Amino acid sequence: MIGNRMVSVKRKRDIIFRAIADPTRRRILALLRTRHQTVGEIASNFAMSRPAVSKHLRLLRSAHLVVSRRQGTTSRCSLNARPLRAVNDWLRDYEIFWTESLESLKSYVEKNR
Amino acid sequence: MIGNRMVSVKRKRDIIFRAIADPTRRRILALLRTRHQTVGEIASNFAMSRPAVSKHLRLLRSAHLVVSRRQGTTSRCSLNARPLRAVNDWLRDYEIFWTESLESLKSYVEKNR
DNA sequence: ACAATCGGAAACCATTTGGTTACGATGATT
DNA sequence: AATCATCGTAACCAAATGGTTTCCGATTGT
Repeated sequence: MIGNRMVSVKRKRDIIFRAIADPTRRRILALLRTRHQTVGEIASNFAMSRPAVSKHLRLLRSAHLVVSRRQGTTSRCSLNARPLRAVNDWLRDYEIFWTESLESLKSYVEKNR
Repeated sequence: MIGNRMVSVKRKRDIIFRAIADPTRRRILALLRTRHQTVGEIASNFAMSRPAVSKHLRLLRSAHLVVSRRQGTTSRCSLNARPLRAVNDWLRDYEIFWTESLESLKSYVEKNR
């Protein structure tokens, strides 16, 4: 039912927030912004071992932030940023709390110039 | 120097992303969006113990997402959403990846109607 | 002065996280 | 066919996380 869907949406959002919480995973996303890369290429950018990067990739894939297609022995990883819209939507509820301070500052400047 | 500042900015961002990663902490932020509340009031919304909520609040305070002023025996907690601008700024680098798909869909519709 | 309330800190515990090394499956190369 | 490269998974480990109960300090009210 709808209830189940709602829970699932919330769970998905939790997974996305967890996925982007780690700085290594955010670096991976940034890397894939320029071009798709294989797992080995991604791992070469980090001091940690390849399986460690592989684990991070698994988490990113579970959040659907990274999609990968096997191509021969390699695996082409590419960015899928659409799930980040959930984060964007979440932020919208808080945007007013920083824009309003800008607005009040602006009106202050307007009045006192 | 500038290098140190950069590191500190990155660390701050890490702390913010960690802070909002937990669903309980996001619920706390949502609660404080309506009005400032005491620690006890916040805790009453959760099934967990008050010290558990207190720990979450400590993390949120360390990210400067919650500020609290002691008032008598109680502690007034209020939302400070400004640090979330860092998340917003981070998202801007990915926005194109979901808007471009909307744009391409729009141009497709334009061409084929 | 004393009791009660509020909230933070400490000590403790189970689970999760983030890393390692070792191994195995699969596809390419020779 | 045999070997090599790539990548995922398993087993393991230390540290962090998220929760508990207990206790303590500060403030308020009687």
